[in-house]
Amino acid sequence: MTKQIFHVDMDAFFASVEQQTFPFLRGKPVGVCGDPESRTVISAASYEARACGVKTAMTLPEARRLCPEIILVGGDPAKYIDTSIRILAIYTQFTDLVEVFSIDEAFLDVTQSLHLFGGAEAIAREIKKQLRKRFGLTCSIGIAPNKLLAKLIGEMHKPDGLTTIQPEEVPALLEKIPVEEMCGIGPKTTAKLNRLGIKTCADLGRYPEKELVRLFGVNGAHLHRMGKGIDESPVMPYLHEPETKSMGHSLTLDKDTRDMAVVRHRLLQLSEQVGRRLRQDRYAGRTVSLVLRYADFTTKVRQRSLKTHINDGHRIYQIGLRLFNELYQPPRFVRLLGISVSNLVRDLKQVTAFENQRTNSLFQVMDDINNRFGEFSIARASLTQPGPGPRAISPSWRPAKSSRYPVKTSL
DNA sequence: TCTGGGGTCCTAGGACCC
DNA sequence: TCTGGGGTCCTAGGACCC
Repeated sequence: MTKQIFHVDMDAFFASVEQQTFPFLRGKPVGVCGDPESRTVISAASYEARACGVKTAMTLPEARRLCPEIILVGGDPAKYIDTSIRILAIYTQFTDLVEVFSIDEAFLDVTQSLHLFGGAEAIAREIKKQLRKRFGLTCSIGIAPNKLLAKLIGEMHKPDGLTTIQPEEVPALLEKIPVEEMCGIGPKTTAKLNRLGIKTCADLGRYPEKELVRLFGVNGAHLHRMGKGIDESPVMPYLHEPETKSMGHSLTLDKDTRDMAVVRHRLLQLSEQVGRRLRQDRYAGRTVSLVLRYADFTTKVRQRSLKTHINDGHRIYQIGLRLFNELYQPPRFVRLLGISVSNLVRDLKQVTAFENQRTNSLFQVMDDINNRFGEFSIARASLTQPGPGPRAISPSWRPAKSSRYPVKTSL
């Protein structure tokens, strides 16, 4: 039996949520970004801003140049997460098979509930109606026999679209669609395919599978199926989310620097944030990775695996700093620093059994305070005292807003 | 003030063990 | 001392997603 899969994509999600929260933003060009005072980019642009050419991932100067009247709003992740969860509750009225693809996208398998609600399009219209009524938000929905095609077709009519494709229409569609429109085919793969004379999805489907495997490895077989519009992957219910594999934070500095005091300070902040998030979700990890991006944008990663699992920000920092020192080539200017922890295990009982009991209860108290009053309300003295860096950390300091929450952010 | 921040998965080569 | 082969773990780098 042919499945009926939805891809639901909220239109300009962050920007639309801000326009609903603050009515004076409605009908105006709005760009949601990180802290507008820092080096950041547009993470969502309202349709009014898009009309001037403003796009996701654009720098603020570029956005201002294209759209001088743009209103820049610092993003509020907690608000988007909250909205996203309430939107999820709407989807689950129609099926249990809801896969959360990102903060503003979901797949729904409605095959088993079609007869209850009068068909796929009736369900789609009802979802749209409820989203508009309860949140003032619009979305674009693609309906197809699988996830790959649902996402592809949903993206063809935006905003506020509703597009269905029947199995018999698929071959004709694939003839028209360039390979880069498929989710999973990025710029590098597109260029490589184009060099082989493969422009459309149908070209890809006709290309010998053996050749694709030779050229692309395991991904070759996957590409071949994509070219034929085949996707057997099931909608994975959100309650069965796979375990987190890594957690990290990174930060582009306000200014490129070679001041080691600034580097250490930022590294300690990032490490403490990572440690706190690990503890919050009861994780600990035994591999620490340091990311170093120089002013010329070359990026290096160095990682080290340990014998034990850790989630103490200061331990993470010590290892991260050692990695930095091994990696850093002194005269160069540093643009970005990142710290992440992987090789995670859940449930700290075993992990912290060897650690000092008092240290653990201290963490508990500090985490509670920070959860209640905001990040870095309480922290190690070296983080709360004004340092030699250009930006002293005060008790009211807030980190880049988008980094406080364990979300796959933005568009 | 050219190029954010959070992730996942894959590949390739080396160390080490049996 | 004519140098096989499998498996695991580790690191570095790259492609892709929102």
